[in-house]
Amino acid sequence: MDSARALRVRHKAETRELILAAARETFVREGHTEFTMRELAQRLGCSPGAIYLHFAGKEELLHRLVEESFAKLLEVLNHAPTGADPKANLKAKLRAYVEFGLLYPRHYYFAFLLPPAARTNRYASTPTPHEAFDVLRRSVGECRSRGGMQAVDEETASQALWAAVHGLTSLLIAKPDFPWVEREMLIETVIAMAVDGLRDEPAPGSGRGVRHDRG
Amino acid sequence: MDSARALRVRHKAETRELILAAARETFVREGHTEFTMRELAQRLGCSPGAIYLHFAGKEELLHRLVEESFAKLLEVLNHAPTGADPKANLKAKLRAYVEFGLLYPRHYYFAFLLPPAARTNRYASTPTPHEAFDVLRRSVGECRSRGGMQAVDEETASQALWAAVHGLTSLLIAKPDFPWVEREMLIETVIAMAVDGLRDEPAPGSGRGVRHDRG
Amino acid sequence: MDSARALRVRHKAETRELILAAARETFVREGHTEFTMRELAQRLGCSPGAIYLHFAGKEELLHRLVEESFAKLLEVLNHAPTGADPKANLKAKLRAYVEFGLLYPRHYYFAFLLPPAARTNRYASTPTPHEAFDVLRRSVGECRSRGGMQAVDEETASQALWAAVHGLTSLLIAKPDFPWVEREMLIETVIAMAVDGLRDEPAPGSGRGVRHDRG
Amino acid sequence: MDSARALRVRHKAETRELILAAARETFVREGHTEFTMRELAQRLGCSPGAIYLHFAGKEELLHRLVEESFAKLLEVLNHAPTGADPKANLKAKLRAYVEFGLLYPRHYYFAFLLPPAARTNRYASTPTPHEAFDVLRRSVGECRSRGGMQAVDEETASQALWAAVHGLTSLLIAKPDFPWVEREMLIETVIAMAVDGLRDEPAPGSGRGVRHDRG
DNA sequence: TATGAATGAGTCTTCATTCAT
DNA sequence: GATGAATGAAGACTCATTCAT
Repeated sequence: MDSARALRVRHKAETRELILAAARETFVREGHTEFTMRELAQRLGCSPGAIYLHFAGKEELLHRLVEESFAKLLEVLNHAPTGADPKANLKAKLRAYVEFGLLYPRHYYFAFLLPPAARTNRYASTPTPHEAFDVLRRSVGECRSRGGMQAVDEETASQALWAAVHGLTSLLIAKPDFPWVEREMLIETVIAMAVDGLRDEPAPGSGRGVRHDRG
Repeated sequence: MDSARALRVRHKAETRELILAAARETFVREGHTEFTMRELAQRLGCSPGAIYLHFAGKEELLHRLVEESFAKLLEVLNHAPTGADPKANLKAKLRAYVEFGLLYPRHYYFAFLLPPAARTNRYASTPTPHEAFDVLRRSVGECRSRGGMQAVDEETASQALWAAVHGLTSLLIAKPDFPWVEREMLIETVIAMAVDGLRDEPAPGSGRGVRHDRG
Repeated sequence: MDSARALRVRHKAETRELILAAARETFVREGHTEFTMRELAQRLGCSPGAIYLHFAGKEELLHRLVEESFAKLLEVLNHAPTGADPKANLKAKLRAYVEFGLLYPRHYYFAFLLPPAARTNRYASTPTPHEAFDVLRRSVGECRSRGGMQAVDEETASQALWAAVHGLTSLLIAKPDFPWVEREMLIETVIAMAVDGLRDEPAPGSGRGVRHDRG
Repeated sequence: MDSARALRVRHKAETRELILAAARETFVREGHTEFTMRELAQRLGCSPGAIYLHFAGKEELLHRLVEESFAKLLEVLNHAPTGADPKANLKAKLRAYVEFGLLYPRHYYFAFLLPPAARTNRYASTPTPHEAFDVLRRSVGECRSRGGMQAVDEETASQALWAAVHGLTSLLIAKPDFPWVEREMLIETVIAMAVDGLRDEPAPGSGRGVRHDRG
């Protein structure tokens, strides 16, 4: 009885995974607007109703998908190559971030570009990018404690860096037709720009903190 | 007759503006999946058919929204304060860019966050950010010719700067609940980071252009 | 005052004619399903509402159109070439009937192919093909009184002839893609068949009136 | 399992038939302009969406209706009583044709009165009356080879006969209120007229093939 | 007499979801 | 657990008609 139940449970979990995998595929292929339960069922070779035995509805399904996206981003950031140089490590993480977005543009879109209201909020543990951001901040922290980059406080620096890589990633996703320069070079430039721009010595006459007079 | 007609024309133009404003609001609040003509009509207090007297359909409506956004951004960039120092001018433009996004988040959303598929492509003159970007590039060009910043070519530098300010703007819009540091400081930091990060002398040991080894 | 009123009336009548002409054109081009008041107004270069000053609505407009069709058919039948030979006269009328249908297929369709319920019946003097049929019957009457063709009574013969020409006309209209034989010859054959088939002497062994046994 | 599935299949087929029957009724009663899926659903006592479980859309529904009509006509023609006399056989087929139309006016309407534009053309195997016509032509062929009726070639004669019976059938259907003579006699007369009108010897002075002079 | 903006009811169709089997 | 027919509400859009001007 106990083992039977365990089996069931395992079976159920596997089915969930199967559905999620198909959903991810459909979602990534069709985008969030075109994602329909019917089509998902068809791809799975089951009836529409069957999905409801495993997920409360479309909303939960999508929620899990976003959750997964964040988890994957976190994983990618954590597995970025690490060495002795904290600045190099930070750059590796920033690059991993961009590459994640380019590899999974739909997930990225759903996670970072959708306005808050458009996403579901019926599910308690709304996934957030906090954990991924924390990885970034820790990396910034190491740079500051061991490698300069002390001109700006850790939190501000981290948010600025996030802005830079997010901007690059989202523009490349949202404006695929823009005449971008060679992609690798652009990524490299943005990351270098961001990290170097935060180093200790301000550029001569950079006027950091001195705001231009505006009307 | 002439004045009556002018009135009519004005009236019609005003109605168009009214509809566009409501559409922008509805759209940004609900996201483009949920944006419906019915709801828009309800918000406007008119019948669904009435909208079709002013716009060919949902598609044109959305198209005009994007168009307007780009036009407004261009205007804002062109009116950023200008002085003798090219670098200060560039920073002023970057700041104007961010402030535009924060002041008109709905316009900004339309212009830069909408995935390409969601925007129409039946309308000949698809609006693009090219003109706005050109303003930025010209400003970068002046910095390069008169004020250093020659390490990176003009086009690449401009795109990198765009990425930085866009990232900041879009994150502030899309993630209003994130615990951001003080907004003014963050903006200042990102702009300084971006412009300083592109100055001529690389940071000592910055390894610019040397890619970290990745698996 | 009197002349002014006459002018008005004349003006009004002319406008009616203008509208009817445009309606006929639109109707014939687009067919009854696609005929819209908006399009008609556009073709007339006036507002939709203007039409309602002259006709009660779409229904009346269409009604007048059908009326006109019947009138035209009647006219065509009455103007068919007439000579001394009553049988030749009859044939000329039958031919005129077919040619009318082929020249104005949409009118013919509306008049003879639409199921009764689909046509309006809100207008008292619903137009009918009676008058046109009467012309046919009179021609048959002359054949009978002066030229044989007495085997079948006048009414029955007339209805049978009508069936023949209507069948030909409507098939040519409704099945334009059918591999018809040369049109002129077919028309000639059908008319000859019909008129000859009604002459006095039955074909040898034709068994007229002897019904084949059916289950 | 097998039987259950067979039942299901049968159930589904039955539902399709139910829908088709209601559709035919609605369509013929309302005319194809007014035929709406909503009304059909209401008549069936189901939701509009339910119809789409059985038919791809309005277009397919209409297509199947026409298809059915042709199939039924073909069946009726093939089952007309056959004897030794080819002319009698031909007449039996002509009579079967008319009777089919009168028995199933809705089917007939679909098959022969619908203008081509109203019928779909998205469905590959557009149904045609060719097969039914072939049955007629074969019967004519037998008359010619074995029983006179050689004055007109087979194809032309067949088309002329078709015109006669179609004209009769469609008039009786489309103009039920016309003061027709006794129906049986009319049918008999038309068929006799048609077949006799095609016999070998032209009526004296019939002038077959000599066209009346027209302006 | 004419306009043209607006309406309201209607069109086909799709979809997430339910429920008897 | 799973099916698949069915629902009900909603989607974009159209059109005859009206009415203030």
